[in-house]
Amino acid sequence: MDLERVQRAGVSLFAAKGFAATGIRELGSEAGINSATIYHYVGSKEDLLVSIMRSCLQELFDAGAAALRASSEPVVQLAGLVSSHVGFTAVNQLTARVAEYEMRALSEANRPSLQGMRDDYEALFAQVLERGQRVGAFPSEDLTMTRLAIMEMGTGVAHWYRPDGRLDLPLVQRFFVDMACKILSVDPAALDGIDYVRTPTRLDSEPHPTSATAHRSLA
Amino acid sequence: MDLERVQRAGVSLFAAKGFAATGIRELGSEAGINSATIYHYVGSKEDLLVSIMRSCLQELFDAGAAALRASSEPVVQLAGLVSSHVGFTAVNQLTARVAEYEMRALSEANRPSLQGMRDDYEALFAQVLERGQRVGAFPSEDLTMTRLAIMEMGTGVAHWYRPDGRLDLPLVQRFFVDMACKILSVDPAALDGIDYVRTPTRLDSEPHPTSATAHRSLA
Amino acid sequence: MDLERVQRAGVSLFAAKGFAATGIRELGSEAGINSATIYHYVGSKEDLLVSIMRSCLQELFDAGAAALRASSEPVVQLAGLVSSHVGFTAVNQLTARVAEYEMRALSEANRPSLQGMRDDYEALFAQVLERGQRVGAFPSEDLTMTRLAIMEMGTGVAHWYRPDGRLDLPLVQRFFVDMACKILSVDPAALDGIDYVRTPTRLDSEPHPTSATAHRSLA
Amino acid sequence: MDLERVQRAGVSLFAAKGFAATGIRELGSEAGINSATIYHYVGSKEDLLVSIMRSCLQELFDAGAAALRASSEPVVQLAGLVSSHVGFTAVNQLTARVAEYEMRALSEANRPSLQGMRDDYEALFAQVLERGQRVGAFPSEDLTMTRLAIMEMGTGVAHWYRPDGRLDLPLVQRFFVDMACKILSVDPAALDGIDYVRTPTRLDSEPHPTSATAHRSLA
DNA sequence: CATGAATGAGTCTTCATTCAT
DNA sequence: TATGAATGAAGACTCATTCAT
Repeated sequence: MDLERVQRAGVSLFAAKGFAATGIRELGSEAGINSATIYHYVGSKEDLLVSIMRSCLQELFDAGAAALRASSEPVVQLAGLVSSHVGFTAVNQLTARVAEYEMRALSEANRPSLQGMRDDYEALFAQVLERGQRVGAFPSEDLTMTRLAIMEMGTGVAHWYRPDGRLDLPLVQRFFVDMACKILSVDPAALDGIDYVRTPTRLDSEPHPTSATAHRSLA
Repeated sequence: MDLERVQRAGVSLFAAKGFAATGIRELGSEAGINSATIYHYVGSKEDLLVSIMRSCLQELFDAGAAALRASSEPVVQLAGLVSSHVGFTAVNQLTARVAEYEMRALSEANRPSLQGMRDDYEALFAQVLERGQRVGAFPSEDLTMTRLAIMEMGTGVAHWYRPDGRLDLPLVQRFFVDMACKILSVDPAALDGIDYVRTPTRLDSEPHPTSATAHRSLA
Repeated sequence: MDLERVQRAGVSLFAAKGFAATGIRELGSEAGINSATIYHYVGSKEDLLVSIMRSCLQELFDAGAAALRASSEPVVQLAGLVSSHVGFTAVNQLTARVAEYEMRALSEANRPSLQGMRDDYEALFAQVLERGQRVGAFPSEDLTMTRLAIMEMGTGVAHWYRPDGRLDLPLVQRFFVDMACKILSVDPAALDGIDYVRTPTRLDSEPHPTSATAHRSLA
Repeated sequence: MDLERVQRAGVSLFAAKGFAATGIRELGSEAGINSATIYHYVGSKEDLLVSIMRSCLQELFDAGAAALRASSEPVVQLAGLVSSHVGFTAVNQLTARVAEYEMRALSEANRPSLQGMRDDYEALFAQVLERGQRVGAFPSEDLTMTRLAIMEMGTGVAHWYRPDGRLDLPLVQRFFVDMACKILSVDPAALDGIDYVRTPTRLDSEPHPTSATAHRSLA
């Protein structure tokens, strides 16, 4: 479909310049069509953003929920969740960044719905940690701060990961799971022999990495 | 001075809606002056952003550099740096958020200078970690990813810390230093008895927390 | 033919919202066809208006001229003309309204021709009155103002007449002829026994009164 | 004030081309200011129309109500009302035309209020006629049709009256009162010696007759 | 110091129209 | 005959900025 072309153009530009700073004409020329034609595929500039964010948050949630279903062991669940989070963020980094940054660009008509999806996703982390704490799996003192730290460092992957870089994705995923365990004072050995690494889905809205987008250096 | 009123208005609105989505008239009414009067204090909307970001990044760097000078022990230096980073981010959360998010809003004329300041600041972390690794203080495998994770989770404090909340700041700072140590596989006991906690400076540009700004819940 | 479907859609919408405020897509959906298909029946939006107005003004003139031919007596001629005018306006009220209001919407290429048709029609009234005055049939002082008043009040029928209302058409026609006589200080008894009432033709462009169109109340 | 300049430009163009066909740029150049400056005086194009229509309908109603208060005699009241209507319409012909034609251009948010004002005004005519009929002053058979005819022919004055023409205004007013009496089968002699002619107020929104506007010929 | 008025360039969006299918 | 896709021009309106007062 051609809606995807428009979505990819949107993600490219929204990620690079922000939603508000991106003009409809720019979207058109990035997508290779006249700016008026965009309105054949999308009701408005905000609708485009909504469609991008919605599919992103939906897939993020679905992948996270699937990770939770893969085991009943809190540590394994957490590993799957972090692995999924990091993997998704790395593979769909621009889309993920848009979904993270542009919540504020939404009108009151759309924000509650999408913020709700984001909240639901974050709740997955809270649920795993709470249950794990109840059963004594996570000895960490302040689970809230820990949770926020784990999520934030995973989300940060969108800022520096490069698909064509020196780090292959499963390695990064395992590294972040390892860090999460350390933060939680869980012995990473608990995961030995368990294949918790989740292979992320690539969203249709994620631009092909042809276009040179600015990254923070990884030197 | 009254430039500060304008800066605070700028930080308030840029943090809430983004630079591009904030109008000069909004800035005026947030600052309580006519929009034209803004041009008595500031050359342009972008100049306002530059002045906000510059003083923020300057103070961030100075505080970080001071933390490094406070000890020659890598672990203590890192603790001071993380403590400073977290403290600064918590106390100047809106300004810090603006400095983080709005780099992309700068024109080519201003971005290199400010991006350079940001790079210099991040280099402080890299320097400490590299020196620590040379002397065997940090056994972590991938120091680059570790560094990015530590910074990112500290920066994330801007998203949820509430000055009036249940967590007092030194406690948060110590918690993040502790997490950083764990990630680096450093025994936190190495810091026992050492007062590495840095008290952050509050920027003039940071709005007083009267105005209700949206935060992610910390429940 | 299907051109009529398009014309009726045009009259409906032009009468309700005005030519300039009516879009091609609206015309399409009112006519039940794709907007592009309209261009199979009509060269342009203005062409559609022209075709509507032309047939309306043509029929209006023809009916008026026929009324004049029906008698050589000025009073009877006038009665026929007024009767025809009122009848036509009542039966084709939307089309008549469009022809009246939208002359100004025409481009310079089309307006002279249609304005000429309108002028020719109005000239019928002037001719009857002038001849009647010459032969002493109309004692009115200012024949110009009288003529304009008679035409205007007849045209006004388009604003309130309802085909399904309490007033049947011949009654309305006779009432307006009677008022015209009074204005001209002609004794209505002069028409006793004369069947001057003209049965109007319904134009193909006049929409069926299914669609609820706003009228001024007749309470 | 300068809002009046904008209003006059609006009336000029709305009367000539219609509200929907008039662009904001045209309004600006007609008013002699940049199109953006219009928004200093007016919230939107529709707001301009509303302000024009509101003051027009208000003055129309006030003048009509004043005419009713000038006598308790139905025939004299009607004469005053018709005289006021015709006078107002002649002196403010463009504004009156806009108020008549452009009711349909209003959004649902504004139409009810202004349509209500129009209805209130028209009710003045109905009230006079009803009371006159109750006391036996008006022998006409169908008072509703008569009322509509009288109003319509008076409103029509906007289409042809020229302030600089051969007909001076009081003469026109008296002529229309005379016609109204005839339609109602009232002996005009009943008004002998009574000065019922109302001098109309010129609205601020009515353009000065400098600009050549198209009129129907009065030949 | 402060501001109301002003503006040219820009915004998103809709327009009437064309054309390949 | 019919239409979905496409587009350049135009729509109303907002923008950051200037300047006389």
